[in-house]
Amino acid sequence: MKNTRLIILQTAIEAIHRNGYAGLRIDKELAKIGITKGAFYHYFPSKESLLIAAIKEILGPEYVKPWRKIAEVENDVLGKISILLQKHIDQASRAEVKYGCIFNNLVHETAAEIQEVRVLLEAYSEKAKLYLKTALEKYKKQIPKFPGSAEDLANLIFAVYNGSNSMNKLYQKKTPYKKAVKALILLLT
Amino acid sequence: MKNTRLIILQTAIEAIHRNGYAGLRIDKELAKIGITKGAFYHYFPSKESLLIAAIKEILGPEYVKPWRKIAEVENDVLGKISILLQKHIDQASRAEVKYGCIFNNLVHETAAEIQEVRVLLEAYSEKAKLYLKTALEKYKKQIPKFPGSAEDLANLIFAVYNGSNSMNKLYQKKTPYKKAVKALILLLT
DNA sequence: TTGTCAACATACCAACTAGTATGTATCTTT
DNA sequence: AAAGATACATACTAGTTGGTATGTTGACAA
Repeated sequence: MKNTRLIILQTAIEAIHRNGYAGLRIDKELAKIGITKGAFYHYFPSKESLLIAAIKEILGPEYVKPWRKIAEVENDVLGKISILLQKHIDQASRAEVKYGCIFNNLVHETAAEIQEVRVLLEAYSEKAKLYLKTALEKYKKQIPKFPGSAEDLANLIFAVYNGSNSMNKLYQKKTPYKKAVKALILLLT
Repeated sequence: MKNTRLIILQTAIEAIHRNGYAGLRIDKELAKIGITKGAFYHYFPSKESLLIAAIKEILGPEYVKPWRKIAEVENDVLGKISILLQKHIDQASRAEVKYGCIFNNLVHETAAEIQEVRVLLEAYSEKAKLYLKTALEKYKKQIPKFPGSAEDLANLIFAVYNGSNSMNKLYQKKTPYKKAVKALILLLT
C-alpha cells in the first residue's frame, strides 16, 4: 500500500514550512515524490483544498495536542506551562527556528486572504486556548501572584507563544524568546 | 514637483500591507498610479530593491519611533509602555487588524528568504528593543514587582508586542490582544 | 468475460509576471 | 545653442504555474 495521498500531504507540509503556501510549487514537489499531476489532481481538486486538508488532518491537531495535555495535568500547572513554552523552542530544529512554526506562519500568510483557512486556524487556536484557560481556572490557587482572570492570563501566555515565532525568525536564534519566557515565569512564580 | 519615486514607495507599501511582498504585483500598482514600467525601473533596479528602500526610508524608522519616545520619558515608564502597547491596537484601523503590522508581516514573509531584508529588519527591531531596555533600566525602581533583568523584561514585552500581530490577524478582532496586554500590565503594577 | 472504476500518466494551455531593449521629450549644464 | 542627463513611455520576452483534457492500466464485481 503506497498511500500516495498521505505522501503528497507530508511533502507539501514540508515545502509550505520552507517557502510558505504561496511559495509552494506543486509541480516541483510532485517531481520529488516521483508522481505526476494526474495523481495530484486525482486526490485534491485544487491547491487550496490541499492546504485545507493539511490543516484539518495534520497541522491543526498537532498544534492543539500539547495544550490538551496541559488541561489534563493535575499539579504544578505553571511548571508544565513553562516546560511547554520552553519545549516549543528547545525542541525546535534549526529549520524550525529559521522557518518558524508552520501553523503560525499560515496565520500570517493566509488569514487575511482565505477566509475558510482563517476560520479553520482560528478554531484550532481557540481550542488550544480553551484548554489553557481551563487548566488555569482549575488551578488558580497555584498562581497566587496573578490577580486577574484566567481568560486574560491565557491570552497573555498565548501572545508570548505566538510572539516567539516572530522573534525566532527575525533573530535566527532562540535566546530572545527564551528570555521572554524566563521573564514571564519569573513574574508568575 | 511630482515625486514619482515617493508615490511608488507609498503605493507599494499599501499593496504589500494587503497582499504581502510576494503578492505585490508591480504592473498593477503602476497602472493604479498611472505610470509605466519605464518609470519604475528608472527609480528601482528591481522589485527587491523597492522593498529594501521601503524598509530603510519608511517602515523601519516608523517602527522604531514610538520606542524611541519611551526612552525619552522621565516618569511613569510602565504607564507609557502600557499606552504604547494599547495604542498599537487602539489606533489600528480595521485594515490593520485584518492585515496586521506590515513590519511584522515582512519579518514572517521574508526573513527566512531574503537575508539582506532580515538583517535590516533585525537592526530596526534591535534598535527599538534597546530603547525599551534603556528605559526599563533607567527606571527600574518604578517596576518593583519584576525581579529579573531589564533585558529579560524587554524581551517579554516585545514578545507580546509581536504576538499581537498573530492574534489580531487570526481572530480579526482586538479583544484577545487587549486581554493579553491587560494581564501583562496587571502583573507589573 | 465483460464492464466499471480507482489510480494514476502524458501532453498541453492560458494567464501571469519580473525584467529588458529601445525610443523620446524635457530639463540642465556648459 | 549644443550636449548630455533625467524622467519617463512602449513593446516585447522568457520563464513560470495552476489547472485541464485525455489516455492507460490493473483490480474487482457481475
